[in-house]
Amino acid sequence: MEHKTNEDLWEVFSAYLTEKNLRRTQERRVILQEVCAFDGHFSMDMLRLRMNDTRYHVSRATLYNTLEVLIEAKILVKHPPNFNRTVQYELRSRAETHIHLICTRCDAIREVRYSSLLMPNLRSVKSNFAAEYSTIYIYGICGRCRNKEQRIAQKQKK
Amino acid sequence: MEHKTNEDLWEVFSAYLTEKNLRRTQERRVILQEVCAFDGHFSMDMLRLRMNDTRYHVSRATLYNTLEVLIEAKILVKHPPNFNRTVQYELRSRAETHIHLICTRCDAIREVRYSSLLMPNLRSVKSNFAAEYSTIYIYGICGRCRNKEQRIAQKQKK
DNA sequence: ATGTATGCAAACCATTTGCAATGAC
DNA sequence: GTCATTGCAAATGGTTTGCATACAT
Repeated sequence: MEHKTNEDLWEVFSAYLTEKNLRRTQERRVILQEVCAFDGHFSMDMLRLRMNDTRYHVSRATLYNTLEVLIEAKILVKHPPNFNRTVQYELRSRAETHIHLICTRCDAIREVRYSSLLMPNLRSVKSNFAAEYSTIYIYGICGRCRNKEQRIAQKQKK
Repeated sequence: MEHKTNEDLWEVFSAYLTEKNLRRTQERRVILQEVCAFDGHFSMDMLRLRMNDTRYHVSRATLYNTLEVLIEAKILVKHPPNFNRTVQYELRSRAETHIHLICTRCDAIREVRYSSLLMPNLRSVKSNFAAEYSTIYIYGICGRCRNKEQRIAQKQKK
């Protein structure tokens, strides 16, 4: 139950494709494989780079299209764009287990596991909303950027 | 303490501009006024429309520029882009009092006040992060879209 | 007088779209 | 053979940028 493997997910995806009368193409196979190789969030650019290392050439349009199908199949999740306007993707099985702390300065994403205390309260917040899928994002300034800014402020005082 | 008025905020903004050796232009005055007239979130497009109703013509570039200055002055807050890639703005004084429930289907934003129970737990989550500013977003599917989808699914079964 | 602000139009760039060619079934 | 899928190149659209002009100080 920990982590579904690449092969497990291909089986799930295959079943979905068959059910919907969609085709099991080589491209879809390879894309899922590379998606699974990420440990966490990834952007379209990161995926494109990784695809370049395989012997399969896959066009941009196909990448976008396939990720969309993976989302419909409930295998992937799409995070809202960051301030740089790029969308991040993540395996759904990972996404629901943590809160995202996103730095508005450097776009770094830190993940924090739900605290058991937080959970029940969120459940009440989410009544009549979502249920199918939701994730929590908290935007702010990470420790690193905060320190950097303080150092700069310090210098200016002198 | 409820809601700062337009005039209060112009005073704050003026002080900020003077401190930073920036200019108190007519455009900045009018933009702040129109920004204050929104009740909640607004997008650049909504602001552009509203500006059309005033007798001042203000260019796109100036709107973007001014909103950026208002953010630096800590009067405004910029929400991350939604799935349509448009950024939402909000008066900072409003933003920290609620959680945003954002529908990934229709982009509707529903606001929910922090529950007193949720707050202390969040404080611990946020340690070593932000503090200066943060807001909570929960993405999912709103009741309305959920119902619509269920109705469609129902029809297909028949 | 000085240099910040503005307006315009062009540039950016992640994502989407249209369409002819390909290939899974 | 049929129709979903792919690849390419062009389009989209919110936001940003460069630069000449205007104007607050």
